[in-house]
Amino acid sequence: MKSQPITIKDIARILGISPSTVSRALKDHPDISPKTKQLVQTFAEKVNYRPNALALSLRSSKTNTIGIVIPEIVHHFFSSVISGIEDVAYGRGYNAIICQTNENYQREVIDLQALVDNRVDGILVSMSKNTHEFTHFENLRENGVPVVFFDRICEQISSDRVIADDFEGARIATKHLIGKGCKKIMHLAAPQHLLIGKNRKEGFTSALKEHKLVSDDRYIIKCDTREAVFAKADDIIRLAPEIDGIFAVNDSTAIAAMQVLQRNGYSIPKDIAVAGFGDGPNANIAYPPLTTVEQKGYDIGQAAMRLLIGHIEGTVEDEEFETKIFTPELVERTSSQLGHNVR
Amino acid sequence: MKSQPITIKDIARILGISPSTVSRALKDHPDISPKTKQLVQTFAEKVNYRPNALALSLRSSKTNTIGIVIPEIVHHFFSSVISGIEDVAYGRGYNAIICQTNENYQREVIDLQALVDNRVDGILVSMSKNTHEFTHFENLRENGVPVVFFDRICEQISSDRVIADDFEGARIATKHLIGKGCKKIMHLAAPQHLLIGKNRKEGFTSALKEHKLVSDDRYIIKCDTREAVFAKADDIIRLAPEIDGIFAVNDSTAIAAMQVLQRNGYSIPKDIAVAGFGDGPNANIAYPPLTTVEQKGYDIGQAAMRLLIGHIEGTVEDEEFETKIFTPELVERTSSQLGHNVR
DNA sequence: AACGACACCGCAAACGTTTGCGGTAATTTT
DNA sequence: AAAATTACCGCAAACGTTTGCGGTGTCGTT
Repeated sequence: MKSQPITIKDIARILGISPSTVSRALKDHPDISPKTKQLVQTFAEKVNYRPNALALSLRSSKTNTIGIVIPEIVHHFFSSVISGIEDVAYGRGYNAIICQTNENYQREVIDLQALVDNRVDGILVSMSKNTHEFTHFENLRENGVPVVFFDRICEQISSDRVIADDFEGARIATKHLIGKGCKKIMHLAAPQHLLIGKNRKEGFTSALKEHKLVSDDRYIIKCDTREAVFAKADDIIRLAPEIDGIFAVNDSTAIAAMQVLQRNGYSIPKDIAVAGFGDGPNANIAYPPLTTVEQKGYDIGQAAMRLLIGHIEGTVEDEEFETKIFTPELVERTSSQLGHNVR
Repeated sequence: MKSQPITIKDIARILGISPSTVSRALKDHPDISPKTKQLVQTFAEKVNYRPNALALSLRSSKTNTIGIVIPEIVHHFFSSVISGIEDVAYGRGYNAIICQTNENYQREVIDLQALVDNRVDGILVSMSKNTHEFTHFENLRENGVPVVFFDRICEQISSDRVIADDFEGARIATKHLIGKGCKKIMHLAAPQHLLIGKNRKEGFTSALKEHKLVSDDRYIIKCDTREAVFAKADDIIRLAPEIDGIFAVNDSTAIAAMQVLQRNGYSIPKDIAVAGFGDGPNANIAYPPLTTVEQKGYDIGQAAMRLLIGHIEGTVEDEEFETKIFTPELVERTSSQLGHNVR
């Protein structure tokens, strides 16, 4: 059954008319007589004619396809973003080509080139951690391809951007802990050369200052993975008697910290309240359920795609760039109810 | 800077030669003189010429693009599969267009049509739950598009298939519990009209029979989400004194069960050993870390893509289909060490 | 009877490539 | 010196569409 799909030429040949007439008949062009239209349309229907998107794209230089370049797909945040992009794209008639760089600069360069070669109408990109050269991004502009950066933006390239407000998210979470009565809060921080590490820590300290609480450097511990928590467990336990709250840079770190504390006789949230920063669906699984700020990956994806469409379809000035900031939302659960017992 | 990318025609015009010569010079055709080759190649290099993939595809009817149709992207298993597909695809020079059906039959139909319209070289699909009509799959065969089903396969369509062996996975997990000394094991089961529910339950009972253990229907409880566990908490607690093990149809159910038991004074795994079935990275987060069987999404994706390439590149007979079965692997952690204390 | 108006349709070029074939000039062979 | 070979290059068609323009035929109008 391996037959080539039927073309306008085929229809023209079979019906004994010209391809131009078929083409026009199919789109109700006034130059075509009602009979011919009827003939062509019913026949096309019968043989299930579908226009060749490649030919259309080549002629119109419009592919109705966009490219997504992303460090990792297996990551709750990024897959949420993709999902948001996909849904908007689908609604507007766009397809999405997805490229995963695996945090590899070389692959990022090659992926972008492939997308340009395929004449995508626009590109959404979240930079690899190992990208420190930006000419491949500049080339996009020279090729006239609209780009929107999200999450891992490129500060050296002026373009549309959609980001999560890590500073504000951390600030909100910390203020929440303070509101629950915490006076001495520990922060489990990510490396400060990473933007999220820096911004979330600054959001934390900002909230402390705002409430005139001392920010003790001893309370800031560098650990941002489950394993790191176990490695620094002694440090945490040593300080545990002094503190009444923990704000962790991500959920798995927060959860690990809760477990370390629980194994050492502390009760969460009775003795120590805990809040995390959303990196997935773990928060609900934890015991007790973890209060955390949720980064709205789906919304970010939707917003990025909408901005991109704005540029593609020319409803936005070319050199007029926008930065959309999404403030994470606090999801209050049990882990932060200082003083409360959990059954 | 919105300039169209340079074409072979442009080069020909600028250099005062014909497009054919440029084309041949670029691919070292013997008919072209060394000087002209040199001229063309260095010039093409200078202006950063890149062939238009659309034009190439149209002419060769080969797009080097494959389509992926998937129910949900935000799901650890599926995003792992995509990642596996992506990595193989990248290595073989293919791009991937991803379509998310959101378990919607209509969208599945439309997505498939769009992929065919774009002349993808092949399609990887995992069916929506709400698909009970299969003509859209049959149409693919008529259009000569190779298809490989993975995970949610379509039994009515003969094709390549890549699946996880749910029966065997459940059997392995149950046998593991039995090996740890469990005699009376509870099963938290998914609805039996779903394949995974049916297969995993049967794997469970098969292991019991093999070891001549009674399979008590009272021990099979229908609940497959965290919420369902809490809803049926009373039933579980009532039976808890009798049992010494639990095999849950997925990890979040297993974890919820552990928490319910712990809150009622039971110690895991001292009193009751627990095993789950892998649906994500939750198992490590749990307390105690959960013994579970891991479905190898990444491997499944790789295998599916390799099978598809086999058909696309014609190294496999057209009507010769293969079914690849991936047996999940037990990952032994603390939750199943019956009788042991956790610190 | 001649003219304009209108309805309907096809030619050909274009999008960017590749490639069979033919053509010209230079070189080698007799 | 004529013929045969070789080296090199361009024409044109093709992939499947769309679209400006021109062409034919049938009217109706003076």
